[in-house]
Amino acid sequence: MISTLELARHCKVSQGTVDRALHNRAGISPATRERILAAASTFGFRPHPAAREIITGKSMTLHAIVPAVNNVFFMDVIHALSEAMQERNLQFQISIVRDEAALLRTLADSAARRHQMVIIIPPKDNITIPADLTIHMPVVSLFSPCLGENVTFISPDEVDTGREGVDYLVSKGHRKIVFLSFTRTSYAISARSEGYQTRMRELKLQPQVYSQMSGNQLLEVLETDQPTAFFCHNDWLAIRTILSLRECGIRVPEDISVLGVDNSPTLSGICPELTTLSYPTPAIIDSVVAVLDGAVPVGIKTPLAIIERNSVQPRTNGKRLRR
Amino acid sequence: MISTLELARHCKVSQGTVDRALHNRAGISPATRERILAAASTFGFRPHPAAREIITGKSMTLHAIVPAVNNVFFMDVIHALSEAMQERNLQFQISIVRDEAALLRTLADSAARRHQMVIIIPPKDNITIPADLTIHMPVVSLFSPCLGENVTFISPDEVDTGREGVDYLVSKGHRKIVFLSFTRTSYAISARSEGYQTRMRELKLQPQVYSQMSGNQLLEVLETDQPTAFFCHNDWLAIRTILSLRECGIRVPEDISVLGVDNSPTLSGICPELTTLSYPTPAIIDSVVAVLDGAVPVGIKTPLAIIERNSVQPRTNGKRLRR
DNA sequence: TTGTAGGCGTTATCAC
DNA sequence: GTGATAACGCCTACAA
Repeated sequence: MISTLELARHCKVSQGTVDRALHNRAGISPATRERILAAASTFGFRPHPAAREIITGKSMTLHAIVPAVNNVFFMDVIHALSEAMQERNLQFQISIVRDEAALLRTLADSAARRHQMVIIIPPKDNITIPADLTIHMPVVSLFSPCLGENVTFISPDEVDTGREGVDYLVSKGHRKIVFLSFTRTSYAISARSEGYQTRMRELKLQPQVYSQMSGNQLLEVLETDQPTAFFCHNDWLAIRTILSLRECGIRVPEDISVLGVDNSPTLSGICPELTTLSYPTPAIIDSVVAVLDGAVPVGIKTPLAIIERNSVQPRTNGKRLRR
Repeated sequence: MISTLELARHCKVSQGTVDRALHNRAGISPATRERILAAASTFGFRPHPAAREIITGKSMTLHAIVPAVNNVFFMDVIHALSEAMQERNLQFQISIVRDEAALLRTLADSAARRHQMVIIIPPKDNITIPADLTIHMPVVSLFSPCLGENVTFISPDEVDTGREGVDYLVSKGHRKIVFLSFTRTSYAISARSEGYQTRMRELKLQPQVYSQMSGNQLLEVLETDQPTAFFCHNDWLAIRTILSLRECGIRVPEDISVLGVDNSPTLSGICPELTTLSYPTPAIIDSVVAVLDGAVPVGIKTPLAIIERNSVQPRTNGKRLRR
């Protein structure tokens, strides 16, 4: 890889002139410019980004640090973010980091490289980011809250998400609604469940939450609780539930309705009939961009949109409506 | 972010001494070393990686360029690669690039940054990588072949994969086997289908390939071809098929067997009963490491392992065996 | 034990 | 128009 100095020597000009040619700045004759550009292209000259980064004191890359890339839903959001940032001529790069210690190390590397900003999906809730890493670089956390100066948590109000799912199912005539979730603890998991429970109680309905259920356990729940709808923490779990139920001969939506959350494109592709609450990815992106521009990010206030397909069916008094 | 020069001034020593302290090299008194290290940590000193990269002429990062991160299967492999490379103390970073032009631009950036190596999942088959990008940096392509000097395509023999699926299903007593695939064209898609067809013919069986089938179309196939097994191009399609069949009241595996390919952890989590051919991710990683070490990569010769769960059931003469 | 000088590849500013 | 010179942050070699 040839450098500007070598290029200058080869063209028998100074480095300054090479620079003028490469950035087609004023103060150079068309002839020499052409000559230098021709040489540059034959030698396959490419400026070394690291050198520019040292001089300008900033880099044009934006770093997303995630705990895993094989989580479909995280990746849908990251993918959308990448598109948005590339439109703004920023290099968007992703690193995978397993635990808190490695996260802080990677974050320090980003700070040293003067990355424009770091977007993290924390491996667990409420990690504290040391202030010295964020004085020159904003940090945004998605899905899990993070503590620290210049650190912004961007998320819809997940308690609302839980309430909204209940309201939607109730508007379709459901009264016996069971919430299916996961045992691991995180903001989204506990908040959605909490929203479901408080809204159910407000409506004088009996909340019932189960986590990590096997197919047989689901059958038992059908026996004991006689639900007409399963409200699932996310699309992945909803599809898993539909598969299990159908495996046992329970029909969805004829025998029971299933509602997911996220509207993940990948998963909707697998199960096109899934009704789901759509995660507000565009609003998330707008907030991230706001932080990048130094503006105060507006909270995600919009209620999640309901994507009605047909895994949820209307009922009256617990019986299925004819259509 | 403080520099070594500023650190030197603050400690009233020269840059050389700071360097000795930071790299705890010989030729410095313990007292000054301690003093400098203390100052470094209070100021939160971090060396600028770009400066080192300019001096040493190489970077410690390894770049994966992929067309999308919301493809579950690609990401399973990328995730495994990331783990393997981080164990070797390399920074593993991922970029998303939509088309051929952007791929070449990103590749050029990697070359300019002296990345250790680039792993690409090409957006389409047989892209030619210009030789000047790969003289100092090996490029590995996964899933889709790529042309060019110092470019290595690492993949199992996908024709064999197709043959193997047939042999497995035949060993379970299946004779009427329909292959389900996609309409888009790529090496893996056409090769697996080709392997299926040639092996079926060798066994004097009638091959039948369908692509991009809706639920209703699947029912028609059941009527006309009367298959006892669906061999699906990958796990995603297999799960989609199982969902569709069960939606129509067709039982899997009681009425028909379904075989996938990949053994993707994410998808197996959704459908734990899926029988599938396991993609040889460990062997892929070994080959990538071999290229990184400058060795000639060995081809992936091992046949794919069969992960037997129970979406495939044994038959005799097209009838289901009792167990 | 410590300081100085030079260089990596690029950019910016000053002269001529 | 063009060239020289210094600077960015770090590292190595040589001198004191």
